Amino acid sequence: MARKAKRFYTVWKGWTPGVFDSWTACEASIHGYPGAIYKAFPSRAAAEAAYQADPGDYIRTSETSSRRPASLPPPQETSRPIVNSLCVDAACDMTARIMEYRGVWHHSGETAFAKGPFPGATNNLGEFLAIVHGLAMLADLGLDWPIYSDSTTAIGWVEGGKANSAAIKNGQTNERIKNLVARAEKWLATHEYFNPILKWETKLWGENPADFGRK
RNA sequence: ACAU
DNA sequence: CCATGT
Ligand SMILES: [Mn+2]
Ligand SMILES: [Mn+2]
Repeated sequence: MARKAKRFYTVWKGWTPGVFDSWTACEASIHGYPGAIYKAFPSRAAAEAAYQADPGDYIRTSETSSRRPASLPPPQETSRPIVNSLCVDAACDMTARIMEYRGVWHHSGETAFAKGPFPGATNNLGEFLAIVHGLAMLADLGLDWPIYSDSTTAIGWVEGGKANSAAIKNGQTNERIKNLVARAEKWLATHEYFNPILKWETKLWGENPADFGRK
């Protein structure tokens, strides 16, 4: 059998646009990016030439395929999680308001960090602190790997640089938690990061490796 | 409704 | 069933 031909990948729109020499590298560049535009080519030269040109010259259009309204994002490639990633999760007993959080390396299953228990917190504050802790750890290690969280709330808070917690507004927390959240927000305000923050697709993949298994 |  | 959030 002829070995599978090597292909090169042009990413016009993604986390890190450019030409990649493997599907693994291409996937890391576009996985989870809304509206990513990319295509495979049989040679590096063809891929480089395409990168300099208009993706519209290469991507299928209504002439060759059915047309989806441009207002709708295309379906995301979420068939499986990226292996080189850091998964984070939090657990919170919302009757006692005791929270903890941790990070687990998806490639090895090893614990990257584990913090808590912290009284006076919420699930969402834990999910938020977990992501920011993970970003800081990846920055420290010089890794641009993606972070997975199952919390759309916390992902939104991190992307906005602020934990919009009702519990904090209503004074249902304590100084330690407020300090941790303030420190996390300050880290976000003072650091640039390139790690994609991706949704762990629990419905498709099962529980996040960092999950506490208490539900 | 969706995600925890 | 309870709670945290968009
Ligand atoms: Mn979670
Ligand atoms: Mn969990």
